Amino acid sequence: MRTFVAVVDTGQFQAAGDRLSITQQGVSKRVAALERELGVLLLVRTARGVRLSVDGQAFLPHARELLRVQDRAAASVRPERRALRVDVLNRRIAAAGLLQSFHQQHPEIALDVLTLPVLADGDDALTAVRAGTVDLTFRALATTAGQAPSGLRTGPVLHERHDLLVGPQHPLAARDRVTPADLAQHPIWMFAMPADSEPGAYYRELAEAFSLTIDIVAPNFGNEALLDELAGSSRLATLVGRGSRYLWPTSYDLRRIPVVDPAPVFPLYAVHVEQHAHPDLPVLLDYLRERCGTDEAGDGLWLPAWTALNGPAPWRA
Amino acid sequence: MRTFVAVVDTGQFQAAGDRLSITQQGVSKRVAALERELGVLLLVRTARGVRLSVDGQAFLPHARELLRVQDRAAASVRPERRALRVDVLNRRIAAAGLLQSFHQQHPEIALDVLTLPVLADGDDALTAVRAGTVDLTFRALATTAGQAPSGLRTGPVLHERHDLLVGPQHPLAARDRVTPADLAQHPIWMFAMPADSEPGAYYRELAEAFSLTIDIVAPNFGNEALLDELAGSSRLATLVGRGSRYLWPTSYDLRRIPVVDPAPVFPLYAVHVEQHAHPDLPVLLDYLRERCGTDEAGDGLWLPAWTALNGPAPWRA
DNA sequence: TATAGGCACAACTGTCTGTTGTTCTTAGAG
DNA sequence: CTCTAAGAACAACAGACAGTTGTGCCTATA
Repeated sequence: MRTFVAVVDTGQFQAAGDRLSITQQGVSKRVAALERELGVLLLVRTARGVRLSVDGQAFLPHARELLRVQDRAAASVRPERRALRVDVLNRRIAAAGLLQSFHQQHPEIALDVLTLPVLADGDDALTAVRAGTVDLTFRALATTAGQAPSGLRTGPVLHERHDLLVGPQHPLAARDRVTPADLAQHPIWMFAMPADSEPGAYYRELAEAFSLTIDIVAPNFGNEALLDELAGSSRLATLVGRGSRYLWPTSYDLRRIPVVDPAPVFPLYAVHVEQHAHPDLPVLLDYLRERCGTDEAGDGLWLPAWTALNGPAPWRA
Repeated sequence: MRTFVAVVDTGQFQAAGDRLSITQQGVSKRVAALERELGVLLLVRTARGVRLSVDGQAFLPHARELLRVQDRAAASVRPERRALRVDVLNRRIAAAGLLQSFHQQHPEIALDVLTLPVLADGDDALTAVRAGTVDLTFRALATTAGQAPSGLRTGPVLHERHDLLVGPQHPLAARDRVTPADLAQHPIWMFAMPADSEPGAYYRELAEAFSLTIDIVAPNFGNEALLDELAGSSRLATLVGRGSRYLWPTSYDLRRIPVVDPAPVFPLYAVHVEQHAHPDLPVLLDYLRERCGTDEAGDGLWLPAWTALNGPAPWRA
């Protein structure tokens, strides 16, 4: 591909060979191999060089695009000058949506979105942030009770509210809102999560606070299977983040019902290094701070005891 | 790349090898080579298979994108099921803009836009259309006097009007419109074009009809150089299609002045095969017919004598 | 008609890729 | 705690492949 593009750019095999530091015959072989593989003639050989055939002209922009993608791919793992890397835990949650709108507002910033696995020890992503291989991650700061992990900086991003997700036959399906107390009589299905992970600790404490029955879905066949189960069940319900994005067929007729009085919120913090940060990180942090400011104060919210903050607080070390 | 993606998809080297019909050791070597080339660890080897490293997770979407682009590139030259290929003569002219809006309206149709060189014999693109390597091209139908070339089908697309392009010091710079008669006293610069090509015949006849002085710009340093010359000159002017797209620095202060009474129009026809056409071609033809219908009738227009049609006519064989 | 620019073919060589055979590590069972 | 089996890496080797040198052919231009 690169050879073909070089030939097109220079207009002749010899010059392309000089640019690529191979001989003219080598170029000839490479182009011939590409043409044989594709089964078409890409270049029309003339007495004074070479010009594109019809197929070559159609192929050329695709070849250039391929080289661009290849360069971007290589750049994505080069330590210096790689794209900004952000861990969103899970592409369905609100943080992913936040990052998506950030990308729309700043399309010029190259962004790689990761979902690092939640391991039992919980600090896998934090280790990556410390090591400098990830620039920012989102945490609930359970284990550190609102304090920044050592060597890292943190700031509140949002208080994620919850919806109850139920099928049309569920007893609460017609409600326009429910309270945590209402949920005490209905089993809540959730996927298994490590007990000492932040979400694990959060939902365990939520269940204790309101005497909820949380059933672990096993085996875990994925979200699609869970949604399918919910659609046909008159008993099953699950909790989802308000900002999370789930899609289901319209025939499922699932309902999202806000949970209020109090509204359990999942506190999401951005965690990142302070020194030697990625040059684009400050832009993202500014964006998050701005969005964070619009989050209302903590009236009628429920947060677990280990959360140090009961409302948005200033960013701090 | 393909091997790396296969490993990620299957979760283990052996299964990836089976899918690619090579041994587990071969997969191991390929991935190791990729990692060595990139200088990072992409996959974390575990006792029960393999999982993505942080770098691997950032790299994966780029790798998938690369494979997609590669498949598209290969598909662009596969005779069956390739993208719709349209020759627009020149990316600056109105036909290119027309095709761009077609693409915006039908983003689902894969489109390859070509600019086949205008050769002296003039029918190079027509040959490609007959051969089936190009699906549609735009012509003025000079040589055939409005008749469809044998075996091909044709229809009017638009009557392209002209603007006079001049710098701020040109005598006509302040006019809001000019007539062809006005131009008789001012030299018109144009690039050399083959005398028996359709644009060549068109502008020769236009010059004769209104006693214009057409100077050939030589040597041809490209459009940028021409625009630069125009900007500083009090004598030079050129004719450009109304729908053509030229960009210049604001400091040039060039003006586009409509040419009217009569308005010389360049008649553009779509030429394509009738039988065994590309499945997407009818969609493009429908789009062109629709746009064509909005073109006003031929009052105050000038067309060369060899143009059989003096206004839009129905599409015909 | 002579010349020179430019590409393809042929023969050869060194590297590289993929294979077989084997070892090392580790999760899970007994 | 030990055994077993799954799964990846290492080593040695054979075949393929890419790139080099040398040469011939074609054609635009003088």
